[in-house]
Amino acid sequence: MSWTDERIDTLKTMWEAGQTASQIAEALGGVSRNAVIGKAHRLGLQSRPSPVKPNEPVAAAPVPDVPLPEAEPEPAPPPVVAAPPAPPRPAPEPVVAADADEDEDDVVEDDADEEEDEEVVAAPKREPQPILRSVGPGGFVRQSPGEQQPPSTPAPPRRLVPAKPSPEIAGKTTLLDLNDRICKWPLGHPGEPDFHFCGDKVNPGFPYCVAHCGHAYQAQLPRRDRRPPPPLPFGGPRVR
DNA sequence: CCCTGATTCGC
DNA sequence: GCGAATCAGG
Repeated sequence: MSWTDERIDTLKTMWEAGQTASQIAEALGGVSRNAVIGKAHRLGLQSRPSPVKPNEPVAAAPVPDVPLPEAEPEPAPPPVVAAPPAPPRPAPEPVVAADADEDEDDVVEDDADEEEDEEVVAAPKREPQPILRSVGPGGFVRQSPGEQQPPSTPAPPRRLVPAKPSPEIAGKTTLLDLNDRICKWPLGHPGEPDFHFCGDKVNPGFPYCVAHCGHAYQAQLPRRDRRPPPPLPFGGPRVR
C-alpha cells in the first residue's frame, strides 16, 4: 500500500482525533502500526502523550542557587518524628443521592422522574468477536489464510453510555466510536461538521457492514464494462 | 504478557 | 520516503 492523499488524510484525521496507531492502521488497512507511526512523524504530526516520553531532555537550566534569604514563610515541614500522619480521608463514599439530610420534607409526588442515571461503563474494550464465516453481497467469500481469531465470550449485556460528545453530532458515529465491530464506512468528509461513520454492525470479518461491504468489495468485472465510480472509503478526494 | 508511541536504520 | 525492528513506559 502507498500513502495516497486520501490515506494520509485519514491518518491525520484519526491521529488528531486521538485514535491509536493500531486503530488507524487497522482502519486504513494494508499498513502496520509502525507504518502509521512512522508516517505520522514524517508528516510532522504532533506526538500525543506517549508512554515513553517523560519530558523535555534537560532543558530547564538548573537555575542556580537562589538562596532566597528571607523566603516565604514556608509552612513548617513535618518534623520527622515518626508521627503517623493523618489517615483521614475516610471513605469518600460515592454519593449519588443528592439531598438526604436537608429538606427532609420533600414533596411526595414525583418519583417517576428518571433522570439519566448514567451507569458509566468502562470504555468499550475491544474484544474479538466470534468469527463467523461470512459471504459478501457480491458473493465473494473471505478466505483469509491463517488469520481467524478464536471465538471468545460475547460481550456481556452491558449498556454502553456514550461519553457525551458534542450536541450536534449526537447520534452519529464519530471517529471516537470506531471499534472492531461497527461499520467504518465514512459518510461525509473528515473535517466537516457532520462527518461520521455508518456505525452499523459489521459484516463479521470485515470493517464494514454488509451493505457497505457491497460497495467496498466489487466482484471483478471485465474491464470493458466496469463502473467508474469507485468505493472511495473516507470520502475520497474532497469535492467541493 | 498486553498495550502504547518513539526512534533507528537498512532499504 | 518507507516501515520493520527495536526500545521503553504503562
